[in-house]
Amino acid sequence: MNKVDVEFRSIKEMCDIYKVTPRTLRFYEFKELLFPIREGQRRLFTRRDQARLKLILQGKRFGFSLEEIRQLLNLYDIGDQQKTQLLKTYELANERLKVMMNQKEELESAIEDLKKMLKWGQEVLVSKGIKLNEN
Amino acid sequence: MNKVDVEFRSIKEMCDIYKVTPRTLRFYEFKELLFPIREGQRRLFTRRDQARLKLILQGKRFGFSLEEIRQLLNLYDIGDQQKTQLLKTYELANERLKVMMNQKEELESAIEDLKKMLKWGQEVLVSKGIKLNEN
DNA sequence: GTTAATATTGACGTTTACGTTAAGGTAAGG
DNA sequence: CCTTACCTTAACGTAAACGTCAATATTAAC
Repeated sequence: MNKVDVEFRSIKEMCDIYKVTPRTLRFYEFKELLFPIREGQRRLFTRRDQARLKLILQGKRFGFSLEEIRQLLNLYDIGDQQKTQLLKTYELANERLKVMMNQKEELESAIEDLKKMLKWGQEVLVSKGIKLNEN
Repeated sequence: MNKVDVEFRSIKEMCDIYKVTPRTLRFYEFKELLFPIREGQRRLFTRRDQARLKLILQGKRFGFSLEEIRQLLNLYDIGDQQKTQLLKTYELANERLKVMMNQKEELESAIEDLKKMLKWGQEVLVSKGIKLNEN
């Protein structure tokens, strides 16, 4: 029972496929990240919207804010953009990478510190005759 | 011109030493993380407060919420606690470690993905005859 | 023809960790 | 006495990314 690859999708289908809530999709539309067309009142999400949504979710993994994502989306959208704009997009992503690598280092050192504390806490607990579960 | 190791510190000294704002210290007091005594109206932060503040800042590095930190602080504070409570503290920290390690993995994979995208974007830019700065 | 499912807009609520005035008290130096 | 520096409480403001109603409409199924 796989979802077929059709031109338009209802909000519900989108939610099922991409594991988001209706509110989220409406919010993204409001924020001009998505541009579903209308069939009467109802929203119909195009393939373009789906591609954009995928990129939005990826962007969130990278820790971009929605506003940053909105800027980045222009990269895939316009295709024939001013060089400056294109370049700025690239640089934005590049800076984000640096931030992420710093975060990674900080996280790693925090992990090490926490491990030490746990080791110490473990000894305290054992010295008090408390048994810990295996993890 | 080093700060000496005295019994009490004013809010300003605390701010200078630990690089926080007065608002932050008052907020922590309000949240019952710190318990400065009073000299008239003014706050005086004890050594105990300073020790606690250090742990708070460490805790933030680990990504604990202030509420979680408040719970953890009891570990160092009471010293002679019920075993269950002590154990729960340990387990809380242990779970946090797991979360952090997951975060690290997710972050690493996100970094790899972003690197790939950048590589691709770089080629696109080069193919359009755009020069990039060295990073 | 009525119920049930799904949709819509609108608008206020949530969370965390403080920031930011406002309005003034207190103490030291000159 | 006056300024300056530092302190206080009180209380509203902020950010992001939605959650959670309410009130209503459309559509499909029975």
